[in-house]
Amino acid sequence: MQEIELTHVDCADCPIRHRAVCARCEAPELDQLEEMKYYRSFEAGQTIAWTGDKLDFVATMVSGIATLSQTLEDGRTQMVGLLLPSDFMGRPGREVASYDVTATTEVVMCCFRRRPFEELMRSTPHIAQRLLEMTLDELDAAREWMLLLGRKTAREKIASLLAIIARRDASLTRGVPSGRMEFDLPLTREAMADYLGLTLETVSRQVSALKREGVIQLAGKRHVSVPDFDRLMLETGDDTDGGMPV
Amino acid sequence: MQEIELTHVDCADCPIRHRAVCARCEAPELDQLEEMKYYRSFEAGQTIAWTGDKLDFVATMVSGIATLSQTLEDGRTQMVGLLLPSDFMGRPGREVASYDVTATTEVVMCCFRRRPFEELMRSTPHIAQRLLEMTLDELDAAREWMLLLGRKTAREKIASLLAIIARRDASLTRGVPSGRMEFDLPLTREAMADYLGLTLETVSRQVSALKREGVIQLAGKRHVSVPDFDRLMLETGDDTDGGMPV
DNA sequence: CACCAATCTTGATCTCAATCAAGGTCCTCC
DNA sequence: GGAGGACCTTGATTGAGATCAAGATTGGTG
Repeated sequence: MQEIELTHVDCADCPIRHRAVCARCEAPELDQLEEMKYYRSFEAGQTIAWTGDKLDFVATMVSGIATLSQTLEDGRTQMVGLLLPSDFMGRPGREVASYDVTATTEVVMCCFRRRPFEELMRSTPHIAQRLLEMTLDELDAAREWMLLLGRKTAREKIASLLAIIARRDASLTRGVPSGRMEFDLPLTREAMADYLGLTLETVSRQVSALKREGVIQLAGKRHVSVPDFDRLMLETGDDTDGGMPV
Repeated sequence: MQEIELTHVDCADCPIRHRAVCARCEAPELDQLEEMKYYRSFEAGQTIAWTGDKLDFVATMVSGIATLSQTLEDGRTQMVGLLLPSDFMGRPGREVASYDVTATTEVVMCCFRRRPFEELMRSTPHIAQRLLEMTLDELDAAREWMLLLGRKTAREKIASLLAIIARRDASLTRGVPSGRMEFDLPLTREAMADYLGLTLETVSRQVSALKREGVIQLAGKRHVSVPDFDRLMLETGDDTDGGMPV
């Protein structure tokens, strides 16, 4: 876990901080955030924190993918969070990691030391408000995920995961997801299984089935293309009309 | 959904507002909250809001139990939240309910109209901070629940639910859970099934099994007594040492 | 290029919980 | 007290996904 040199980037160069922490880019406390931040990178497979580790920083994801997971006594593990670029990591007011945090690809994070960040939060209300909004969004995502874990079939779970990744991927670049979409799966079959509460064999079988039936196409093991996003959505079991809450 | 007359109660009489909204009881904005609040009651089985309904208030639970749940197209439903006394309901900044909210017992809520509450939140930072804390706690609970849904066996799910209710029940009255505990199950077998991602038959069978083996005793269908809380915890599959995050 | 390890696929079998079905208990209301 | 309905239990059977077990594909390395 090496630290990267402290760099100053202005707002245009730092969409992360803008999206994740600073709801109003022109706010004066930005300068303080700017001075406080530093970068860290982690390599693929590296553990960023174990449950119970002391964490002296909070951070936003700049690039790469990390996962939060929990484990039972006997080793069964369940992923409980997926950190993609612009997501926030760490809990103000808690010194200790509640989950295992693992980089699944190379990861760069924009970090803020916990103490000064918390003080800043106390003195500048809209940072707390922004964090509240983000936390509420995470809670919504967690609840959607609970519906998936509790009530969806293996096939629906796979389709849902593909749709989530495709949608998230598209939202960072293009607009509304529809028609043909392509993306790289950022997760191994095993990580997908941990996400979905399945075994890796079942994941493999269901992915093969969706491929066989033409719902998706595969180039290599990881590059997915979806000829028709709506067709994929049909497989998720979700309400067709509703879509994401705003 | 009838409104109850607007009552003034002082801080000692209103543990809910104190616990849920006002982290520091002596804060001056309390008076504003006090003036703004009103009570509503719902009868057992009544739907408080359907997904998509406009909700013009936020509220804290005073008494009773309510559930948040989500449903797939074909009717499969999963509970995604359980509201017990002192819990907060409603999302500042969102007009529309994201989940079906149902009273499972008679429920009394202490409500605040959304607009004035949001304005108060904007002007008094520590309300936002308190809400952030509560939301982060909910997120932790949701993630624990995800581990349960994704990776626990039916038996472990039942034991976990009983432990959660017992613990929560105890925390409002006595201190640390241990030894003999007694409580009433506030949920039907069907609601338990929706909580745990099981069918009601499986819930019934597993409850019977735990009873047969002496892990719990039943008086009627709903009154549970746990002769030894640690014995019950053994059945949950959780780490024995860790316990709840602080 | 050949080797090795990691990752993924596929097949055979088993198991836990779902499903289908029948009764039982308790409570309320006439 | 008896009828009706909500809620719960238990049994028999089925089925989706787990488990066990080979192999196949991929990519990196000497």
